[in-house]
Amino acid sequence: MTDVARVAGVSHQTVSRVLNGHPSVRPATRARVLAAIEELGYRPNLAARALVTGRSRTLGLVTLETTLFGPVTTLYGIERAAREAGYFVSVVSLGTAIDPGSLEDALARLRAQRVAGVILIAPLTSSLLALPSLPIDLPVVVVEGDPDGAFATATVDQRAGARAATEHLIGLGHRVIAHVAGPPEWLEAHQREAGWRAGLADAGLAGDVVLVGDWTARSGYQAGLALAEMTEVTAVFVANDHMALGVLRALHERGRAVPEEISVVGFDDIGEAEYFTPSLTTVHQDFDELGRRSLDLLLCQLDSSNSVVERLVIAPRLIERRSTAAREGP
Amino acid sequence: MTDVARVAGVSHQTVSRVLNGHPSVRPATRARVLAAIEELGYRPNLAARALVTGRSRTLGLVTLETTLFGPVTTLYGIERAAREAGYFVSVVSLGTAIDPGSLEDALARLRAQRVAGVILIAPLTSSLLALPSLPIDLPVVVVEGDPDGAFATATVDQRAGARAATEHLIGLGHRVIAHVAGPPEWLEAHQREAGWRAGLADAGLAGDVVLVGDWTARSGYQAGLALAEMTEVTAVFVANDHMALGVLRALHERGRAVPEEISVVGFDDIGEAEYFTPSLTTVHQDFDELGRRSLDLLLCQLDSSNSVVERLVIAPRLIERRSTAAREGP
DNA sequence: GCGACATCTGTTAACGCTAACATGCAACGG
DNA sequence: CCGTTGCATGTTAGCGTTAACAGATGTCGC
Repeated sequence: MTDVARVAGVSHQTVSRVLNGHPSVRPATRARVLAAIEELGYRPNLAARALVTGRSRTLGLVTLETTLFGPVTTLYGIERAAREAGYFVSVVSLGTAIDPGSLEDALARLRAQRVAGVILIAPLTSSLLALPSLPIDLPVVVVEGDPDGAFATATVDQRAGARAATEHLIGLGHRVIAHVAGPPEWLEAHQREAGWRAGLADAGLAGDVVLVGDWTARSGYQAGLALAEMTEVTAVFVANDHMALGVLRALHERGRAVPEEISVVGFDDIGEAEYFTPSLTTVHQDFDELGRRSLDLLLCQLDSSNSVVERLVIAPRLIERRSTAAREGP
Repeated sequence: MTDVARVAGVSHQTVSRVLNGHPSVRPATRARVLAAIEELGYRPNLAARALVTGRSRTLGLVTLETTLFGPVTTLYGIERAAREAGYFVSVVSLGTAIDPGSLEDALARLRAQRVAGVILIAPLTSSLLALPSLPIDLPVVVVEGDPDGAFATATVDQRAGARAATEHLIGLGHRVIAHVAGPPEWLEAHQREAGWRAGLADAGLAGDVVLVGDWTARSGYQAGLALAEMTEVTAVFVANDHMALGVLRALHERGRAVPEEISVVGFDDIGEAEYFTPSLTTVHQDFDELGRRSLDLLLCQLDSSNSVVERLVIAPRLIERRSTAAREGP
């Protein structure tokens, strides 16, 4: 920086002013400084800047170590938005579960880095236990978690999506609609089941048949084998597309035609859903927008330093494909 | 730090020595300092440390913005290994392509952060154009790219995997083995095709039938429709599992039985592969190990500051399932 | 018992940047 | 024509840490 100042014939402070877009620099001076920066290939030292300002323009992103469609897509959405806003993203992945200890470790790491704020992708019920240990002195946005907590949140309205799926099936004349739920440690699993129940309750139908999976196709397959035996069931709402794939496979193996005998609806709209056999009716979530909006929430907290807890909800939408049809028979 | 020093009744430099494990600190003094640190909840300021040492204990991770199985799994593997080694990971995602401009931007960002080194997940042929613009003053490890370049690399042996898949089909008696390739902009697509060709050439067979997809199930479906018409083809090696799913769907629709009429092999061993209809024979890659090993390579460069370009290759392995069978008929 | 040496601890000066204040100079009004 | 104002720029200090050197204390040999 001193070198740049010397080349431009100004003081280092003027260079700093140019770098930070300070208004009171004469255009001619600014141009000379910029030329010197260019000539010397100067890049400001962010560590020094962070030291003196106390801000790092880095934000922490804590996520589960999962390749599941949702969290990964959200991660990229956040990274892109952060980059466009001039922030760096420091990622810390937790293991396969969120416990207070590992979450605290992750936050300690990020706090040591003096991150401006933290975005937490916390889709597990265990996050409800872990969240109280979150520091209140650091701006935090929780994505896909914390339904009642004290933090700003951004979520997709899982309940509404599940309800839409269920109502779609009811509209097709189905009366016995089973559910293949996600693992109970995932909040989304609960919310989707709740949406399914709400949809059924509105139509005066019973929510008796619930099978529990673990998001994998394998578990869906096992649920599908059980469903194939339940002749009264004419429709299934499956809590994610991967499990729906397993359900389709099992029903196919057992000679139960989809959608003629049983309708199947998934959740997520992964890229492959359109190419399942048959192509899958499912609920689409815009994870990319979720990422962008949750960054906005964090930046809003940083800018205004207001402590208003904002809750941002994004609406999912039903995608109708070939795995659902009107109920046949009486 | 000054506060800690005061509480412990020592100078701030002694605190620094305790923090950095300097040997010449009396155990009693060390204990007092540690107690003071604990009491005050002191956390060292990494920005200040980075400023004075010139090292940030952060490493940059540049990756494509993709939810594809491989890159994401590699990312987590690297993050976990970095965390265990006491490093932070700053992620920069490129768009959907690697061009010299965006790569240079990403590196400029990371260099501004004074990262210790960069790991680049660069599985595109365009990375061959972009890589020469990489800085040589920064330790770099390239994952899944740069077959002939000047950088340390960690890769899965795609050719060997493809060859194993092809030889498996040849061993089952197949003589006309088609290939559904990945998009030409991906290095892995070329390597897998090369492995297929090499396997065929060794057996004196022709590699005539190549269809090109884009990794998606949709493109696999279209390739599958074309394959269904080619009655001479009795086996297909598909360059990834998602496309293989599309192929299976198309063959099923057109009434071509798998594996009775046509055998299908995929690549990647995604979690769902076992639950395709029929379950998919495929080539398993250990992306997690890939991540760990590539971090090791980077740390090795940092420690020894040797400029020996290491190339680390991980062997994939064939997983036999139900989508392949011995050729029927004459 | 006194200098030489090892061991532990303290002092000072950076690292590169920004904030706060100080200065110089032009424009302006009375 | 001079004090006041406002703009552009320079000067100084300090962010929290480590490196380099300086000092204090104890230990040992002769």
